[in-house]
Amino acid sequence: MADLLQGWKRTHYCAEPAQAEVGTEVLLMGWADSWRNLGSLIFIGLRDRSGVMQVTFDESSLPKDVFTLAETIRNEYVLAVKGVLCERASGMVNKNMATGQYEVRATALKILGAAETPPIYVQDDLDAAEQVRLKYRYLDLRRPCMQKNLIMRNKVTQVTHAYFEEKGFLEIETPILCKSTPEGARDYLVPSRVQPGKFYALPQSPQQFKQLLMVSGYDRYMQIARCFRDEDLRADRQPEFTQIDLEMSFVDRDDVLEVNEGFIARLLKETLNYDVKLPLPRLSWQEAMDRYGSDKPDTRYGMELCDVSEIAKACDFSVFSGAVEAGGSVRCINVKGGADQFPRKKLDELSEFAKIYRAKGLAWMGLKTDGLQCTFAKFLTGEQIAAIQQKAGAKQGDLLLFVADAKNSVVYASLGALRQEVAKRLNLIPEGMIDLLWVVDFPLLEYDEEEKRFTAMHHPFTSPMDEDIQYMDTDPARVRAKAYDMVMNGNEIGGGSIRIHSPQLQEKMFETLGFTKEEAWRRFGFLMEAFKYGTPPHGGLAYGLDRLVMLITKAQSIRDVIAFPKVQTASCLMTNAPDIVDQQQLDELSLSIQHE
RNA sequence: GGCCCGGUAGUUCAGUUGGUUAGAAUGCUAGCCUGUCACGCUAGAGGUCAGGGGUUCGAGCCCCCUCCGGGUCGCCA
Repeated sequence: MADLLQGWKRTHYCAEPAQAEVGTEVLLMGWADSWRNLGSLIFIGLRDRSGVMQVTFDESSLPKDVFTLAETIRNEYVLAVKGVLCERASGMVNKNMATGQYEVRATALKILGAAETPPIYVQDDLDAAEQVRLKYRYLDLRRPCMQKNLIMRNKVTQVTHAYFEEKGFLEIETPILCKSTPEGARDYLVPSRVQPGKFYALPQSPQQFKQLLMVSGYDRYMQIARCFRDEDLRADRQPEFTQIDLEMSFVDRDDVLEVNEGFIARLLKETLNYDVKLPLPRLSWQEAMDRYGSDKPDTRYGMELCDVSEIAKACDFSVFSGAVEAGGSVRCINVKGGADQFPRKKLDELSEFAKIYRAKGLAWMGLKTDGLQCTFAKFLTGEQIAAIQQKAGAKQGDLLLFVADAKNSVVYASLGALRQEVAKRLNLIPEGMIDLLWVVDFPLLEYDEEEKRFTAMHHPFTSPMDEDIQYMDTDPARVRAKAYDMVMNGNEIGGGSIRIHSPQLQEKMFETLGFTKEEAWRRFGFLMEAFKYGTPPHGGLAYGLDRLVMLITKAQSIRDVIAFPKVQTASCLMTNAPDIVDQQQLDELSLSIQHE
C-alpha cells in the first residue's frame, strides 16, 4: 500500500515561518481557509492551529498536473503544500493578516482530504445558531477563537500542575464509580450488572476520597478532577465539569488561603500577565451579605446596600414597618445620579426584575431637581425621609431603590441582583479590572423549609469554628464554619473549608443534620471509621476550572471553553447522547423502563 | 416544575390587515479572469416556512398542542 504522505513531513506550522527563512523551502499542512482562483493564478489561505499562511499556485511556473489539482481545492480541504517562503512586494502586503508580509509559492501539492461544503463558516465572526455550532462541533472548534479558548484552557492546567508540583502536591486519581451520597446535588447513577438492583454514583467531587488520602498520609493532594451533578444547566453550569481539587494536612485556614493566593496570582500572571496584589482582601459572609446582598460580591464598584430598617420600622408605611416587625428588613441601594436615568417605565422594569428574586415589589425615591419622586412619601414624616436620605448618603439627582421583606434572604437576593443589573445598565463595571477576594466565616448550616431541618451550607464534612461548637445543639443557625470561597469579579471561582477530623465531631454533625446514628454510619461509616485511626487536621479547596477559564478568556458561556459541552436538556447535540439502549443491555442490567 | 426569548434556502436574515409563483445577502455549482486577500464579472441550482392539529374561500403570518435551542427562578452539600 502506497503511503499517502510519501515521506512528506511538515516543517512548520502555517503561521510559523519567519524572516530568516525567506527563500527556503517549507512544507505546510492544514485546511483551506479560503480560495481565490484568478484563472492562471490561485490563492489559498492555509490554516492550522497556529494561524493562516497565503499559498500561491502560478500556472506559468508549475507542472500542469499540480496546477490542475490546485484548481479543485475548495474550503476545508486538507492540504500538504511544498513551496518557497517569499516576502510579498510592498503593495501586496496584507496588514490584516499576522503573516501578511509573507506568502508561500507552491511547488508541489497533495490533497490529503476533500471536504463537502461545511454547514457553518470556519471563521471568528460567525453568528450561526449555537444549535448548529454544537451539532457540527468539530467544525466549530476549528474556528481560531475556539482554538484560542482551548489553548488557554491548556495553559491554565499546565500552570496549575507546575505550581502545585512546586509546592509539594501529589496528583492522585480517585474513582469515577462511587457510592451515592444523599446530601447535596442529585447524583448521576450507574447500574451495576453483577449486582442487580444496586447502583454506583458518579462523583459530585472527590471530597471523601481526598480526605481519606489525608488519613493515609499523602499530606498534599491535588487533582484535575471531572465531577458530575444531575441538576439543571445554566450559562456557567454543566452537568459534567472539571475541578482543580486540592487538600492539605497539618494546616489551618490561613495556610490554605496562603497557598491559594499564591496560585491565583501565579495563574493570572502567566495567563493574562495580570499582577494580583496580595494578600487578598477578606470579607465575612455576613458583611458580604449586608454590603452587597451576595456571598459572591462584585466589589469592582460601589452602590452598597444600606439598611434603613431602624427608620422604616417606625413609619406608617405598612410594607416597610411590617417587614421589620416580621423579623425582616428594609434595605436600599443608592444609584448615584440615577434619578433622571430611570423614568417610570424603566423603574417598572426594575421592579419586575426584583420580583424574579421573590421580592414583592420595588419602592423608590428619586431626588429630582423638580422635586421628590417617591412611591411612599405620603406615609413618612419629613424627618423620616431626611433620615433615610442621610443614611443612604443620597444627594440631589440620586435614586434610592428599596426592597422590604419579612425574609432577609429575599431582601439580600433581590437587592444584590438589582445592584448588578443597575451596574450593567449604567456601565459602572470597570473594564479590564480583576477583583479578587475571600469570603470567610460562612454559616455552617442553613434551614431547609421543605425538609424542615438544617442542611450543611457547604458540605457535612466542614468544620464548625471551635468557639461556635457550643451552639450546635442550642442555636445551630448561629454556628459559623471554617469555610471560605474565592470570588473573582462577582463569580465564585473556588471554595473550600477546614474539615472535621474528629470522629466524635463528625458524628455530632450528622446528628445536627438530622441523621440517625445508623443512617450516618450506613452512608458515611467508612469515613468515620477511618477518622478513628489517626487523622491529621486537614482542609482544602476546589476551583471550578471551566468557570475560571471562562473568566480568563472572557467567554460568554461555559460551553465556549469546553470542547464538547452539553445543552440545557443535558444532551449532546453532536452524538445525540443520552439515547435509548438495546433491550439486551437493559436485561443485562436487570432494568426495565416504565413508559407513560 | 415556573417565567421570558427564539426556530423561514447550507448559513444569517427580511417577509406589509391573512391574498399571485416565499425574497435578499452570503455560501454552493459552471464559465471567464495573473496579484487576490469580503477578488471581480456572467449564468445557474438551492425551501417539509421546526412538526401536528384548527380557524378561513385562502395561513410563513391568527389559535391550540408538541418538539428543538437560549436566558433565568427554583435547584446546584
